[in-house]
Amino acid sequence: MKFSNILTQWYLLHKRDLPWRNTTNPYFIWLSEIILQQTRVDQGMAYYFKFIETFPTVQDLANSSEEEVLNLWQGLGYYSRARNLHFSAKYIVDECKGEFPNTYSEIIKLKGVGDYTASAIASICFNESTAVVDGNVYRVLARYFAIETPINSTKGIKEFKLLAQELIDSKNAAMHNQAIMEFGARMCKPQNPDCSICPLNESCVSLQKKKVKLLPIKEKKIKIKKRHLNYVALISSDKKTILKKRVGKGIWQNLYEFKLIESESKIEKADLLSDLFFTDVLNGKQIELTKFNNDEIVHKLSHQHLFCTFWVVELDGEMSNGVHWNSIDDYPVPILIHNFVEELKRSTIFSIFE
DNA sequence: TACACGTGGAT
DNA sequence: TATCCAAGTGT
Repeated sequence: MKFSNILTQWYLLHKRDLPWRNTTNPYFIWLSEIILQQTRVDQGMAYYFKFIETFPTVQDLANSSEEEVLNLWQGLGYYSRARNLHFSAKYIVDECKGEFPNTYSEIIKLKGVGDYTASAIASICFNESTAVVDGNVYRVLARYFAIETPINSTKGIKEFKLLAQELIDSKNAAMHNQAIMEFGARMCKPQNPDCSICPLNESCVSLQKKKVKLLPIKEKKIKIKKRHLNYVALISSDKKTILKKRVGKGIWQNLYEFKLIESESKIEKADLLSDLFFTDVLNGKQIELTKFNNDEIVHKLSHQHLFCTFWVVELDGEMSNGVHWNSIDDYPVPILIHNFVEELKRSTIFSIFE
């Protein structure tokens, strides 16, 4: 039997019943694909339900604000996905008369949609014969054909896309694409795949060569930068604080946070007090400065390890402007900030304001 | 083109 | 202060 037939037959028997598999509405498929980029099904599922409930149509999404979209996205990471999602929703409404583009070449024009996502939407919704190549597909093909070209090299990207396109069942593109991905996720999984029950085990080249464990090959690994962040959170007597929006490049773009002072290494109270912030912003006012966590909180991002200390400043007076501590939920914040807010609200520091 | 971009789970 | 990875994309 052909490669594609074996996969689709396996798929029909073993596929998970996932919510986005019961629709071909391109708006829903698009949402699910963006959410699932570099994200596990278990983690993305709740967000998918939130989004289709809050924004049932692309018009609803387009009519919302970026801040509202980021707020709903909070905790899922890679926030440019949310910004691009909102941008593209407006594009579809404004430039495409609200009609979702229905070919690969039109779909890939959407911000946040690359080769994989355009192929997925075009095939799943419109049965266009464009092969998806995601992490699962790289793994399945690299192992089955024992291909040692690094999957993240320019050569590898071209080679695997070409191979995937040759293998696709053009009359059955939607099912073929979903089958090979599901097969990679469940059968030909990264760690400890059970090749003894694999329907492709008689023809799998890397299994014959005992190289399953070595494939796929990925070129070099990234280096992790270390940073030390000191967040200074105010509490006024009327239980308000100040949030600042992160602008410019870098992590957490357009999300909110407290006053941030970055240092080369871990610093103590005296170092922090001597910082410009206190002469500049607080203008010599008497303040109480409390270190909230004694050990640095290690927050790990894909390219950085953040060593974080939170400081609390209890202000004597009230604050005319500022955000009430119970309204911080209205602002999109990094999960690091969210966790701190939740902990502080449960702490004794906070309770004296009640 | 190499690198930046989050978070959480598995090992 | 491990290490990898998970339905990738933008610059």
